[in-house]
Amino acid sequence: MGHKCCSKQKVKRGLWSPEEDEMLINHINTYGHGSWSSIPKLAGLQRCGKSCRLRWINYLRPDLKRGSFSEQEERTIIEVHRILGNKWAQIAKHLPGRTDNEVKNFWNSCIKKKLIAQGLDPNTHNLLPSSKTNHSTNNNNISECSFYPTLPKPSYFFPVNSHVSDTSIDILKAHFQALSSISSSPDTNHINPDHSLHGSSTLSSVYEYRNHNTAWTLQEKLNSNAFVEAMNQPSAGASVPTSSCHSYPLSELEIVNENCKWGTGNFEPSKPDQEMFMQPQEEKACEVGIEKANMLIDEQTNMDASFGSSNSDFDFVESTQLPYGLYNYHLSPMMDQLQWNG
DNA sequence: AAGTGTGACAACCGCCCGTTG
DNA sequence: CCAACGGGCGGTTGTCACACT
Repeated sequence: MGHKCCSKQKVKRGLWSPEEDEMLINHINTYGHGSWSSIPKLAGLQRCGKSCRLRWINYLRPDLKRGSFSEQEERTIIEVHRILGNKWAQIAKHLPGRTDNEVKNFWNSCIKKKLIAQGLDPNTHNLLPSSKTNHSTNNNNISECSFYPTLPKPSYFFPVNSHVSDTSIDILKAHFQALSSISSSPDTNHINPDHSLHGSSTLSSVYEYRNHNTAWTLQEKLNSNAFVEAMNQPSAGASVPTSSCHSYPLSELEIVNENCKWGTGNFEPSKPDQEMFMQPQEEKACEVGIEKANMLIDEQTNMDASFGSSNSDFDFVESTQLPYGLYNYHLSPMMDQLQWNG
């Protein structure tokens, strides 16, 4: 289709001069941008409206954060990209003051190379074939990875609080049991309302960190006194820098089976892991879950949960969970409620 | 000092989608 | 219902500064 404004002969292209910037800023500060297509004429610029919009959004907007990306921002980008892919605009929403263009450029010029250097496919975040070979013979390869400090074994979101009370452990136990019962019945209609975690605000501070560094199963943790001890250690989880904590709010229940993700890639967990984490019916359920999740994403997209202005990052939260396949069976009721209560 | 390579960033292009008449 | 339009987005290209030979 194209744009009329862009096909006009008289529009100037290339870098913007300070004078042009000033004219655009003055106009927008005075009148707002209104219709972008009318901006060039009103502001006296020989540019197409699209160019004006881009210049404003990517460079002139007053709320832009300039300068290099922080480590925190870098981690956020990687984490969100792993979930959303090249959805730069969506990723940028998690980085106040950053534009999609900025994030995209940073990814292409920096992060991409880092991931490749670490043997990870920047598109899938899976191990590259060559690295996978190495991985099978030397697990330490991945442990040294700064972005993915541990092997991508199945892991769950679990607390990283420096002190985890027995109560928290009990809550974890209770919810894990609830999830176990739910997962054994891949039919959302069978979910016991008591297990839907609706009122479990207590958990909001508990399930707030995803620790790649400790790839235990929650079951293992709950069955292990060592877990309790470890979590009570001030250094628990500290091998992952605190800066890697999510800055975005995560849902109360972020128990995620990464097998669903890694199962679709090249990585193959060890046999015991497969048995432990992914029973055949669960694997099937996971696949179906992803399928349904995609439908939910479409529905959610239409709902527009005022993403940008809200602290409740449901869009992202759901996206975080969906690819892993558990959302549909385990989280849907809760997320529905959160969505409407939020 | 000149030529070349590289990285970072700005800007453009083309497509998609929602809105409007 | 449909075409035109405008805005948004992701991919790509262009430009510039700097390092290296």
